[in-house]
Amino acid sequence: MDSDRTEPAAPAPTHGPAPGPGPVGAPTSADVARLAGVSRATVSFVLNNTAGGRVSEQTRLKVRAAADRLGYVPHAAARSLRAGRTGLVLLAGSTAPIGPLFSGFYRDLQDALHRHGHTPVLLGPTVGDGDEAVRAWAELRPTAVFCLARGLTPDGVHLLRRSGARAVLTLGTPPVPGAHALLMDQREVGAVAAAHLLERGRRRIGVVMPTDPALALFSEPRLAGIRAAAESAGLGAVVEPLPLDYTEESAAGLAARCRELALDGLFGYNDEYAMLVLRALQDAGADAPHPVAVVGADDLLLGRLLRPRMSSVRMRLPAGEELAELVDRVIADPDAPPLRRDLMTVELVARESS
Amino acid sequence: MDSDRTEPAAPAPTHGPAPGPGPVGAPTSADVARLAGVSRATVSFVLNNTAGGRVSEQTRLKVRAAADRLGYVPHAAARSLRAGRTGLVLLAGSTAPIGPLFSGFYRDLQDALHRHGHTPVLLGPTVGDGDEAVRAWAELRPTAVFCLARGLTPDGVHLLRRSGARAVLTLGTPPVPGAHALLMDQREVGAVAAAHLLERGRRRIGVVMPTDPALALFSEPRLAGIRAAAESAGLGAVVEPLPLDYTEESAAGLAARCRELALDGLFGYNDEYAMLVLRALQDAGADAPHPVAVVGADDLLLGRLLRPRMSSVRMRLPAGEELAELVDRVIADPDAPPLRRDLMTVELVARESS
DNA sequence: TGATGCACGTTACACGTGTAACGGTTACTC
DNA sequence: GAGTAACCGTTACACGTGTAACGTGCATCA
Repeated sequence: MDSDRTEPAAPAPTHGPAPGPGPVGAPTSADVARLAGVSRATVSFVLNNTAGGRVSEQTRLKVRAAADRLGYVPHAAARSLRAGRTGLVLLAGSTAPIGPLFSGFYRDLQDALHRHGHTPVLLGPTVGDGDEAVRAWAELRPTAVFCLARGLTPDGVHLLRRSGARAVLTLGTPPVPGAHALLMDQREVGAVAAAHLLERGRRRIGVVMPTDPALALFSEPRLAGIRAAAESAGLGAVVEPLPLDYTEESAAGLAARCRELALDGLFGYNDEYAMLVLRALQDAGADAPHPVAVVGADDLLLGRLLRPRMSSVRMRLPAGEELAELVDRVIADPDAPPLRRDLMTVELVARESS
Repeated sequence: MDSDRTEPAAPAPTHGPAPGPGPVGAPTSADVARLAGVSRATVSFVLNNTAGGRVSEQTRLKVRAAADRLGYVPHAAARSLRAGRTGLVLLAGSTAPIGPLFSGFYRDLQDALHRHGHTPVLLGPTVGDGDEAVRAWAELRPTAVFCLARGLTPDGVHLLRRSGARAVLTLGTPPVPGAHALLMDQREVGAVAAAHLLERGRRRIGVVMPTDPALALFSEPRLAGIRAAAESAGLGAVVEPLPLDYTEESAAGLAARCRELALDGLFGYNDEYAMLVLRALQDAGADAPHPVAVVGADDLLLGRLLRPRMSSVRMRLPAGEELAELVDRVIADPDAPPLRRDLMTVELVARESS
């Protein structure tokens, strides 16, 4: 009688955390088995629909009834421990104040992953710098990890892989050795904006750079893209970075500096930032597209509310479904060489401000 | 020799999931113990700093070295299983397209929870309706759950409590029996806006109602607040709900309807929606504050960019730290009667549009 | 009649931890 | 020299699951 089948009135164990008097905790599959009058194995077979016809319809019903009656919910940790995998897909480090575009993308991605049988989970970068955070992720033994490329080192990738992650994917730049790269080349955004401004005959181009460090991830490559495009156009265009707080005062200062530098084109980083600057320009007696052509990004509806309407770089991201399928492929063949895919397509929507 | 101390060259087990050839998986504390030449218990004592001086400094170093060398990361599931608790705090059902105010609040809350030793995790409402989702949460055996009040039934609360959650807190209205209620009474927002418009002499008040169902959670109580305030003022004011898609065409329609109904006051739900409507009014030849006074909410910087500047209802939420402390108190005394606390304070910022 | 197969359950592990209880030395005390 | 305390480490569980291997009866077949 030394089986799994513990009696209700088992003697108080001397080891382990005090269980308290009676089964006050969550009911376990053993409780269900006891109530249904079968073994724990049978409970498992029934509730997981394993091994087709191994259990008669009659006992199936008994087990289901018992489980319902007790409000049984399986213990995810125990299950993962036994199974050797968790089904968790981490979306890590994603609480940056990113706009509606990316939060919609994340939402869509979560839905798709769930449809594919995974458990998507958002984990903030609340923990300390870099490797500290990666350790915390690895403890969860996720099946796959999506992570902003910033803050992931090759060592971090190795740690995650070694801890059982079958897929490590970085979002954005730069690609990290060992991880699959889902690029969103923000330089493209800058390049498209620059090409447009140059085509409009502008040669002295200001680039709004948010001072919020969380946005550097986006702003710096955009600036780089503008620089590269200006350079390769061979028209001798000048590119001038202009730091900006997200305040009206700061915008007024920037407008003044625009005049000082005699700029004739402006990339606003964002439609929101661009609107802020456009308003400041107008308050200072200037306007768009003359003397300064202004281009934003994200193509927000709000950008069309000011007059002139804001020209903008529109970004398109793939459907979450597509990425979920990609994750499944990678999971199926974890040791394939790292992919490198560009997620984003960009196009310029020209309106009145440029 | 039937101890825990398994030899490296153990015979292939016949049970359990195939471990594959050799230790390709994540290293376990047994691996560390073997490499350091001590027992697994000692490893645990060292890495968790348990039981002060039970281990000599010399072996501590050996163990740490071995753990580093192997890149050992503890297995969260196994740890939770043994400990009987997970440290997880779920922030559930929070991927609605809520604005910068609430996403900032969530971020702050996550940071604070992490400082208090919890593991905050965001879980989308990707799973099906209601109880399906709650079951998924319960499987994780979280220590505490924050959840939007919508979509949580008393049964859901019971299930979570029964599965080990020591604190279940709802955000917003309505309060759910059995759960602690962190109210954010959106009716207040409406009430403040209505009081302002009435004070400005407006008696025919339109209320913009977004058609996006995810926003009904906010828009409906705000409308109710306006209705109640108009009623109790006893001035015979009329309140008219006006559905609005987030498009320019829809806004133009709404502006026309404003004129038809001869409205003289408008609550825009949101600064964004209010801006959209204000622009449509202006395009239709009307303006604010005459003939229509317009009030938004959220007090976004963008609201100050249009002319006239937008009046707005500013909301203030408590610091995450404060809520983290509250959670700790609730966890310490899980069977205390449910709290009911109002998180939000609102005030009207009057500008030129009203 | 005995062998064979099928239908239905059960037993006996293993997953990776944490920790109470239990040794085995060594040094110190009476 | 025997008792004893302090120090340092190990053994032996238990947490809640999933599942391969192993019985049981009972009908079918040679």
